[in-house]
Amino acid sequence: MKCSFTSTKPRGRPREFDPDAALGNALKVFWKHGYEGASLAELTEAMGITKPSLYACFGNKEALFKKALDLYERDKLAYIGKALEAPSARGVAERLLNGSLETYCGSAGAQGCLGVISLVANTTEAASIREHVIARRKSSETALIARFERALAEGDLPPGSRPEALAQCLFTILQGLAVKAQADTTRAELEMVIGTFLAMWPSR
Amino acid sequence: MKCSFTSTKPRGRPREFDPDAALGNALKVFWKHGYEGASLAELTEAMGITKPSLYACFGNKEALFKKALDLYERDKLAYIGKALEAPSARGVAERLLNGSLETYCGSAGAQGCLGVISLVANTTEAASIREHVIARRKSSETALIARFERALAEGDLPPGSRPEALAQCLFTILQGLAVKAQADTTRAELEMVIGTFLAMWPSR
DNA sequence: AACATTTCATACCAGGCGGTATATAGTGCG
DNA sequence: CGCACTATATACCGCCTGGTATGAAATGTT
Repeated sequence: MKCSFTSTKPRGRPREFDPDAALGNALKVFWKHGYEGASLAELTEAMGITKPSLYACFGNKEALFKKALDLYERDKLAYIGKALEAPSARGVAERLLNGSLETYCGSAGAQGCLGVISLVANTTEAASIREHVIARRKSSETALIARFERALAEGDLPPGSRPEALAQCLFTILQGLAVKAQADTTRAELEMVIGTFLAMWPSR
Repeated sequence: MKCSFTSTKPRGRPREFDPDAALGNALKVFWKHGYEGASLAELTEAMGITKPSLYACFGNKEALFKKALDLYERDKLAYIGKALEAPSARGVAERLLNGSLETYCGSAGAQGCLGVISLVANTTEAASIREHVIARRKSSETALIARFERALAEGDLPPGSRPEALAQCLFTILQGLAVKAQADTTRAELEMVIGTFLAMWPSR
């Protein structure tokens, strides 16, 4: 995050591309192919820059991926934060499920969840990326657990409910939806799963 | 499938390894790293043979993978067929969930579901493998739907239940469990998810 | 023993990978 | 202008990938 008021004018040749736009295009490629599946050749082509420009601006492939992951979570996963603000536990679940549907079935050809893709695909190397993704997801889980604990305290969930169990179960469905979105599944089928799950969801 | 009674004695030098055992070891590697993530070097080392032996016996990497996938489904996914024989719809769900737990948390370090790994990881190439995996999964889904349709007709599910919706929802949880098993999740956490989901499951 | 046949082990191949050296072109400053 | 500085484009690097050519070793047949 550049502090614009401290940065003086650059002295050298100005770069000819927009790093934010380039990062957005890199995100699309990672989203489609995963970390290891995305080659430098495809990345640079999609970003419209050459390899030296990429390395000068973003460091290396791993650093680029982490920045793309940050962008992904800031833009595409914003619905998670919004969902937690729903007034009821059921509303949280609804927003979470429907929000994931929008994200996983993006208008672009890209489908599925970048986090899941990166988690499952990168068994070989890039342990640091695995840990990165796992840590991010874990923080979301704890936030959801806390939200459900509040709901239980407020009488918004049936007495005796286990917030942790409900949160984990909900996240499991979300991850399953991500896998299904990656396969041939249609949006209508995902909506059916969401509806079925919400019908099972405990009501106050 | 060799027809032993038509095969005469081999004329050349006998092979020094057991193809079945080698295939089993190849399966472990694919299970850990996915199709693209498993390199010939690691495969041959685990199988205890050299590359020319691998190609002479199994064809190429893709053919080897498909044979490993067959073995996987025959051995590791046998619980799916068994689950469908359960007397009640709830029993089917229980066996399916607990069976997946056993498979995904195998005693060996390998975890997760080979199908899910191959489906999610292979976005780049190997479209034929994607289709292979998707087709296999689809056949399991239709079998489960049929089983739940029978359950509905037998009054084993609440009237008005939608067999297809229940089956899809159950499979979504199964796939979510596979993802969770791939991450850092402990077996106890997976058991908690299963218990929570079964508590939500419609009872007659 | 000589042969045909099959497997084995070593070395090798072209191609793609992530990453970089180098030289040129474009900018603000003095 | 010349200078310091940074981005650009091209070409290149070592390494690993999936896949193979080749010759030796081990069998059954004649």
